[in-house]
Amino acid sequence: MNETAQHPEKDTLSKAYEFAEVERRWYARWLDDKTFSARMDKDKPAFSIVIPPPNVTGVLHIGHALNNTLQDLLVRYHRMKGDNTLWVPGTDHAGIATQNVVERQLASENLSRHDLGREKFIERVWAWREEKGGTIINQLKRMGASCDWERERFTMDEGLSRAVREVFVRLYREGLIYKGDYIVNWCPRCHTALADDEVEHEPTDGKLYHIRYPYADGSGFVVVATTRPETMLGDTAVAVHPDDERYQHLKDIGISLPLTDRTIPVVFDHHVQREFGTGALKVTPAHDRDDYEIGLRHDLPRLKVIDDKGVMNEAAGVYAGLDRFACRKKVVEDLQALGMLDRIEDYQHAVGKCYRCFEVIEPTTSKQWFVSVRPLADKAVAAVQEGRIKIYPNTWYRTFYAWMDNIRDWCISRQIWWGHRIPAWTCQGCQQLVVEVDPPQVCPFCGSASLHQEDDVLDTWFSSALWPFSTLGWPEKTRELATFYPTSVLITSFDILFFWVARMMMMGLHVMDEVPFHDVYLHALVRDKFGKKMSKSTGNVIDPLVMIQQYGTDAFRFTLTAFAAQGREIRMDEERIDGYRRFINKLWNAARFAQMHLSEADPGITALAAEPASLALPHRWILSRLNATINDVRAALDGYNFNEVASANYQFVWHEFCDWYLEWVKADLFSDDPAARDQARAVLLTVLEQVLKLMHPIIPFVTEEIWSRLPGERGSIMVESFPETRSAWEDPAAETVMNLLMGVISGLRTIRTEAEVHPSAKIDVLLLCPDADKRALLGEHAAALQAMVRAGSLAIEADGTVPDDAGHALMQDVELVVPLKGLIDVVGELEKLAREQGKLDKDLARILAKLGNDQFMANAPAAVVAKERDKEAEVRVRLGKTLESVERLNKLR
RNA sequence: GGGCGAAUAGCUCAGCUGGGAGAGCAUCGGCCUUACAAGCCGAGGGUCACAGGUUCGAUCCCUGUUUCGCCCACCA
Repeated sequence: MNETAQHPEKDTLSKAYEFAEVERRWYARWLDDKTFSARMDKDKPAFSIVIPPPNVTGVLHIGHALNNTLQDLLVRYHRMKGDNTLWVPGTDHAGIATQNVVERQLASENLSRHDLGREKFIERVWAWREEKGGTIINQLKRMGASCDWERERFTMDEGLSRAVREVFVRLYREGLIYKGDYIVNWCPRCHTALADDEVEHEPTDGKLYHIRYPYADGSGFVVVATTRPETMLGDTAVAVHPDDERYQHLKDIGISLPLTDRTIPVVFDHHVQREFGTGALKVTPAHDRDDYEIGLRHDLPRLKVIDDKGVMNEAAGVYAGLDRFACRKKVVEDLQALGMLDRIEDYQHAVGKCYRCFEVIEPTTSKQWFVSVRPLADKAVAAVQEGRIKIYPNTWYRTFYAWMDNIRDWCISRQIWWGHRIPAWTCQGCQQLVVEVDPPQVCPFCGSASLHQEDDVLDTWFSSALWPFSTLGWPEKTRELATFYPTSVLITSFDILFFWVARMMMMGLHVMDEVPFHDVYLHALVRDKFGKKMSKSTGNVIDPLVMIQQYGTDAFRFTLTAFAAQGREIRMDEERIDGYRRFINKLWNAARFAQMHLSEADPGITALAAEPASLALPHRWILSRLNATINDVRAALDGYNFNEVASANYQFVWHEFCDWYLEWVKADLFSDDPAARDQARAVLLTVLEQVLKLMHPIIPFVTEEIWSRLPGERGSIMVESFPETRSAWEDPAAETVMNLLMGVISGLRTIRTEAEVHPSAKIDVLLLCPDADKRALLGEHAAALQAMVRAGSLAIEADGTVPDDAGHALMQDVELVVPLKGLIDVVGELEKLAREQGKLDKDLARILAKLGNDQFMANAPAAVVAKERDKEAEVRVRLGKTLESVERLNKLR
């Protein structure tokens, strides 16, 4: 019976790694086996991450891909370490974005949300969510994300909605939420306030109108400039800079506002830029954000002259009823008629437009709900200052503090329908405001049953600010909360540090009285290889799903990991993905090679590697290098140096394990000596097992697939323990010896190549070395040396003469001599030697200058001085040998 | 205007507390050597943006300059 029949899964590995089938098969298996499910063992440390919830309308982009790869990397690492590991997935209801999607759908049916009414509309959004909301979740699965999917949450879930209401009511009762007038970005067409990031600023050609504002006493006038003359009807002051000498005389003078019968004051405010225009600024607190601030500082009245539809109201006097742009025209004409229009100039400026309908935004005051963030922000700042929350990379601390210092109250109300409706009711009887977690049946003040709930919903960020504890079941006192809160680390993109991260800190510290996470890792934005932002219009978008299809998920994940260096923007280059695909393939083939030499019969063979002292040199060497790699990888993971995780693995697997170790032990594997064979097989399997585990967090699929095909009874690699360093493996002596041998081999190969010796031709090698110990060592490994350089003969001597027509090189104190009758490129060699000599001369001069410098000798550490002395000796020897070679070659000319 | 970051091989990037710089890709040369041509072996290639300073010693620390990128504010 052949092995294939016995182990149907363990048939010979195909020559190239077929990722598509492997990925599909293993992900399904992981789900079936519930390997992603969190455990809550009492005696284990906890590691938890809550996913930055993507918008439910979202489609996986490369930022998500990076973000989730890094999270999965850490989650898989900690799971293998045996921690109670939880990664909570979920999506965000994304108020405006989602409402938009459904409104567009309605529009195609010639319906508006008003046609449906609030209740029906919301039903429709939920229906949309049921049907289409899972897109991004499925895409995350294709990335290999090992989230605990049974705990998937949605910010509009019943439980999370309750958390939102609880927090709202609590903050309201503490006086930290209030309702007040504020200036907002108002879209007169959509009839809602917009968040700042929902306003698109577009450079627009406009006019700058210079208007004369006469003094009330008739003694003169001041000229102010504006792009929106209609707003002058709502002016309640003129502002100048306090230090502006031109306007000191205006201190006690009133301004007679043209087109109205009002007299307004002049105020002095640092905000005014003296250089702009005339240095005098008209102040319209009800229709301009800055003016609003100035108004607050000087206690100015707010006179609203434009209504919610963009039409002038009765406060605009004779202009009432005019559309704001019609009014602008009329105001300009009237001013002109009065001789008050100084001049008009063309002016390009940024006009804020609604990102949905492109209507020009009208800043206006309206009743909105706010969070008083100062006391909350102070807690967050304190937590960061005290190191209870650490931020990686640390360059963000300054930015964080600066932003928190200047933080303004947070407007949390939105005039849309999709979201958490504000849990506040106005009693139609007594007009009192009732704020409750659950809808009140009657007014607690007057007993009236007629209560009207606020129409506004909460800013989406309000619910996401609660995400770290609302997803764990708060306000219930759950086991999850006790086990996993605070979460371990938050991994997110830096652009939502303030929108989201800071607010989670504030809410977590205030509501839970505990940080929401211990660490914050902020990764960069992924750009194209030229550093440009990826955008559909530029056409430089790299679609993760296409990359997965083309190169495989593992290669893509490895690339993202390799690019994730701290504190730098990421320039994604598709060629790199292809490079890492080759790496995956390399690993695959190394495993194939191993499999050829391993059998089902002896899975316990790896025990040999546990006692490395008795093993031959290459085995001790690779185990020592493995040990160093384990150490490096763990340190890099613990310090969030993801790129180093990737490079340490890459370097070890390809260049040490494959290039040197596998080549070196081929002789042993094919040897007749069973002891040599067993050693090689034991270490080969050991190292392979370790690197698979080491890399599983980055490249879960290929490692799992190879793992399953290795000999012995094997469960999922996901539940194997992550590699740990072992002092028995550490072997600096073996590394030193191997470094010498590898140097000798490389040197001999170079000689071969430069003399254009055909790779299959054998050479004769003479090694000259004065050191008897080294000669012994070289002799010990003569067979390997001969095999690695294809030498027909190998002689090792203490001293000897170098034939004139020999290739020659020096490795430490070993002279490499390869007689090559007539094959030496004399001229080329001489040129090379001349370059070499020049370099050595320079080096020697520099070293001698250093050693001759009293200051250096007095101040430099002894180790550095000793190193320079060693260098001097080495350079002198090499120089001597170089000159000998030149002499030799000159005879051949 | 304020802040942050970057500048290292042709390209994309490492280089973590100062002791004469590395990788991958690309280039050039040679190889189908019993895991892998998606591979192997070798080679070439850098005044570490510029100018000062600190230091025995600077890619690294400090100051300034230039170029590029980002963030915040503002553009009445």
